[in-house]
Amino acid sequence: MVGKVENTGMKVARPTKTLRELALGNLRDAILDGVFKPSDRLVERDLCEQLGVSRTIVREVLRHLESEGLVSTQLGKGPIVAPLDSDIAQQIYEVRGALEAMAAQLCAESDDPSIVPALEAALANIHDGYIQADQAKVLNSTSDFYRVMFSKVNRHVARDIVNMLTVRINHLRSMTIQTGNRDVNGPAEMAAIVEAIKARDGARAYRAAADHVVSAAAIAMGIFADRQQD
Amino acid sequence: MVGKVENTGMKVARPTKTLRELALGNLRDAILDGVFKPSDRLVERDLCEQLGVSRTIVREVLRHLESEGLVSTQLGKGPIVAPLDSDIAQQIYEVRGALEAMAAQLCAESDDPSIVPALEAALANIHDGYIQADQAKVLNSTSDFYRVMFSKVNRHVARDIVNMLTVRINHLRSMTIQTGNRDVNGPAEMAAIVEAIKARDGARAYRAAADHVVSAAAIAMGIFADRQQD
DNA sequence: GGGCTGTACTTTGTATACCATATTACCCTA
DNA sequence: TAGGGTAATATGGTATACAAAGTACAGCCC
Repeated sequence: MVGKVENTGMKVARPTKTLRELALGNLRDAILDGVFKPSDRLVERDLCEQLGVSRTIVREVLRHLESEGLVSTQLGKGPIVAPLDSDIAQQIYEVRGALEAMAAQLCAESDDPSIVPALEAALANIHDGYIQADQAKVLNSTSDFYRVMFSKVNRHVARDIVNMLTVRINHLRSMTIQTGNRDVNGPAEMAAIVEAIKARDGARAYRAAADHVVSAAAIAMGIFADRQQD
Repeated sequence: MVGKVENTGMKVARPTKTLRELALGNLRDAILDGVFKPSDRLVERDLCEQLGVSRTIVREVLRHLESEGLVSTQLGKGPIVAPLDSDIAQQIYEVRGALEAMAAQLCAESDDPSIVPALEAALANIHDGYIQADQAKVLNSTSDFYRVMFSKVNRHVARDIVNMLTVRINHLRSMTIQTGNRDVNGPAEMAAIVEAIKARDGARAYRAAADHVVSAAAIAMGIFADRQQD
C-alpha cells in the first residue's frame, strides 16, 4: 500500500505524558500559586521529595522554567524563584500590548464569524468571575479571551510568547484585578475590543487592545510604587 | 551597615560559566551551523561524546533548546532538530516585525544621541559584509543592528524574544540575504529606519521597520515555495 | 524476489549513588 | 558580641543501572 495511510480513527490515545511534563506543570503551578515566593530557593533534593521524582527530572524541569524566566539561577547558589522588578514587568506588559494589539487587528480583519461569539463568551465568563468574586475564574477567563484572539487567527507562536510572559506577571495580574473598580473598567475595555472587531475596524481594535494593556500596566506600576513605600 | 551596599567595582570577576552553559552554546551553534539538519535526531549518548559532558547535562541542554523551539521531542522517540514550516516562519517574521517596529519607534522618540551613530555603524558593517561576500558578517551585523535598537531603549525582554525567534529562522535568513538584490534593498530599507529615527519621526520609523521585516518575510516565503516545487 | 515476523540491538525515560567544591549555619572562643 | 573556624548542606557534575519503547535486520515463508 503506497501513499497516505487512511485515518481509521483507531489510533490508540496515548495519555502517557512523561513524568517530566507532569512535574513541570506541578512545579510551575506551585510557583504561580505562591507556594514558592519570589527569591525563595528551590532546593533540588527537596523538590525531588515534594514532587516525588528523581533529581534528573527536577533538574530538567528547573532548566525549562529557567528558560521561561520563572526561575533564575545564580552560579553556585542554585535556582530561586525569579523575582520580578517593575522594569521587567513594564516591559512584559509592553510586549503583550504589541502582540495582543496585533491579534486584535487580525481578528477585526478576519472573515471568521465565530470570533465575536467566542470572545463574547469569554467576556461573559470574566463578568461572572467578578460577580462571584472568583479571582481564579477572572484570571483564567481573561487568559482565555486572548487565547481565543490568537487562536482564531492561527497565531500560536505569538500566543505561546504571551502565555510565557503572562506566567511571569501572574501575581501582579491577580492584584490588578482586585484594585479600584477594575471589575468595571477591565471588562469595559475588553468589550471595546470586541466592539471594534465586530465593526471590522482593525485600527480601532488595535488601539483598544493596546489601551487595555496600558491601563493594566499602569495599575501594576502603582502596585510596585505602593510596595516600595512601606 | 544598613541599606544598600555600594558598588565598589571590586567584585571579583567570576568567569567560570557552568559546563551546562557552555554545552548549551555549543549545541545551539552546531544546530545553527547546520551540523545537525532539521529533523535530524539528537541522540543523547552521541551528544555526550561529542560535547564531552555527561548525560545529565545533555538532557538539561536539550530541555532548554526545546523550550526555545529549536528542538522538539516526540514521546518515546527522543529529541530532533525542530523542522520549520512556512506557517511558523511567517509567524516568527510577523512577531519580529511587531517588536522591531516598536523598538524603532521608541528609538525615534528617544533623546539619546548615541543611537543614530550606533545604528549607522552596524549598517556600515552590513555593507562591508556584502562587499566582502561574508555571509556570517552580514547576518551578525544585521542582528547587531536590531540589538542596538532594543538595547538603546533598554528593552531587553523584547530583545531576548527576538533573539530566540531569530535563532529559529537562522537558515532562512542566510538564504534571504543571498537572493536577488538583497544586498541593495536590505541595507536601503534599514537605512530608511535610521533616517526616520534621525528625523525623530516615530510613526515613520515604526512603518519602516515593519516594512523591512515584511519584505524579508516575503523572500523567505518565496524560498519555501521554490523548495516545494521540486 | 517480496513481504512478514520474531529477535536482538539501541535509545529513551527514570532512578540512584557518588564526588569535589562552594555556600551556609553554627558554635566556640576571646 | 564580634570574629573565626568547623561542620553541615547544596550545588554542579559524573557514572551506572534498568525497564519500556522504538528500530533494524536476518531469515522464513510464499
